[in-house]
Amino acid sequence: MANKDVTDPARMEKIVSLCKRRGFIFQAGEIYGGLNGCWDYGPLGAELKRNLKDYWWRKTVQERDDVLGMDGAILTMEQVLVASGHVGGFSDPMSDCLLSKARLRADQIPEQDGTAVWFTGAGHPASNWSIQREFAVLVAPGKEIGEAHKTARRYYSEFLANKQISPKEIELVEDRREEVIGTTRFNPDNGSLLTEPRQFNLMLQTNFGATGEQIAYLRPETAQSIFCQYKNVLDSNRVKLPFGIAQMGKSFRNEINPRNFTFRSREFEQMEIEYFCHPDDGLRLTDEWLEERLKFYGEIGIPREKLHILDIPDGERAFYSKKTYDIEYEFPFGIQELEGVAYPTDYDLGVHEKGSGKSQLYFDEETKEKFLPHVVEPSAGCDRTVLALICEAYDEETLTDDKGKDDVRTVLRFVPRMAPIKVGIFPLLKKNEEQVRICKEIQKTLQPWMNVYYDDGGAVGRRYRRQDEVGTPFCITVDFDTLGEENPDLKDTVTLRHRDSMEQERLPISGLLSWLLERVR
RNA sequence: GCGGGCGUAGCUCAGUGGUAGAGCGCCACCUUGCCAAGGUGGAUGUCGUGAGUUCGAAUCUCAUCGCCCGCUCCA
Repeated sequence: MANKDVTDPARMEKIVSLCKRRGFIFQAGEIYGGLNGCWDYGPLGAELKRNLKDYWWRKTVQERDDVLGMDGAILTMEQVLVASGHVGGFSDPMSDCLLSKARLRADQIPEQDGTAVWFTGAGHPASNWSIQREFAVLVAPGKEIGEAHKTARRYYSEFLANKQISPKEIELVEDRREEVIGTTRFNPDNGSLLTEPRQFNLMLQTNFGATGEQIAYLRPETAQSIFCQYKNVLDSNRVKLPFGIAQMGKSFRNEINPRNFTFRSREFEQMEIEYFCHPDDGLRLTDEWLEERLKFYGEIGIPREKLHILDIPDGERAFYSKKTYDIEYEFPFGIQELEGVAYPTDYDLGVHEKGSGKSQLYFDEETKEKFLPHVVEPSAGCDRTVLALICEAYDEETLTDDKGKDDVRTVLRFVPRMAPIKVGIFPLLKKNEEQVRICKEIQKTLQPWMNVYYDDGGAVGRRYRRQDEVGTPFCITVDFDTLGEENPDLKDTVTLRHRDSMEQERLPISGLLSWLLERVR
């Protein structure tokens, strides 16, 4: 997949700024310096995210007969995650080579014998620069000790690289020799000392019980509670295969390296479906779900041509998955995954059947067949999709006024159904009591149906631009015509201004609600 | 986790050892008959945090936290 990854860091910076300035997304714990990999949604961000989640739930659960919702616990039993393979699945001890920075599996390093030569530091003979860090090199039996000095010079020279000193000029302060047998603390490739092994476990753990002796994990994905409750859902809801269980909610991963704004966070929200089916239908349904999901992205304003579908080839998929599509979006920081549509067959039900000792078989009344259902898993990242919505919506437009002066208009072009605020309501003149009164009336009428925003600050043009910047698709202005001052025919009509075209039209107040509802749902 | 860059007002940034600033934004009032007009007044910072050096630190040193870029990782 030749990723013609085009990145635009300047654009991304502007988006991050706008998110903070207008209250979409803040860094968690910012006043204390910030918590790495965690983000808070401000008022507008919360509305946007809610719109996305509500639409996903509506389309996935409420408007389908074959998908049911659930909402599982975040705290997860250890046994569940042992069975699923998450415990132990990624907790390998890793060591880094101090010289080459290579990362090695500590438990796969072959045993070595030889002489370990320890150095306590290095300096430059003609200056007072010195480095006190400890370093060591393993010299195999029968080899020259001088090799160790060469390697150590290379190691210390890196610290002095910015001082323009060549490795030869470095004087090792002190060395100490130690005979070792069966050590695994050195890189077999170059003899360099390795860092102490560190566990890399991607799950967050917590303790509870009176003395905190009991272990639980914050779930690393929402899927496991669906698998564990699949039988209960089946037994309590009179459903037949194929059917799905959908869940939205928080998941947690101890990401080594959170990056790219909210894209890779330690705490994030998922929107997952497990679609249970007969083994014969799995591959076909995987393709059908892919299409279904692509349609969804179109409906929330992410155009098909900005999405890339990766058909993950054999050997690169998780071992239990028979088919995996990644749906990727062109973020300003590169083409990155929004959603995976996978076909993990009966892997999860199988491991939980084994782990719990409880049968997970399905009995088909019609065919009299008993089998372990397969599952198709469309798993979307909610926060990633919110970020994609913002990135996709962000636009800067150069306008030229009557005097020929250029002006940049910043607009978030959300599709109306995703927009945090659906309509702004302004009196043309805030000192006109009648206009203000009518505005408040309109606000009251619309508020039970959608998020509206009343504004009377500054000139009306400024209010339009303020709403452009947060993506409000429509603005209503109550003016002198509304009062019927010039032309009685225009009494009780308002100006409706469109965000994208900046065009205006006149609508009767009585028709506003239905006109808007048609466009914002 | 490694390497590099950066952290000063809500935002963008200037300020390199001697009284913390600008533009934009924000708030109030005036003005304003439809696209960031104008006027007047105003608020906002332990200069990311903590130590150290110094008579004196936004500025120098160290540590730490966070952000960005490149690696690495992403079961």
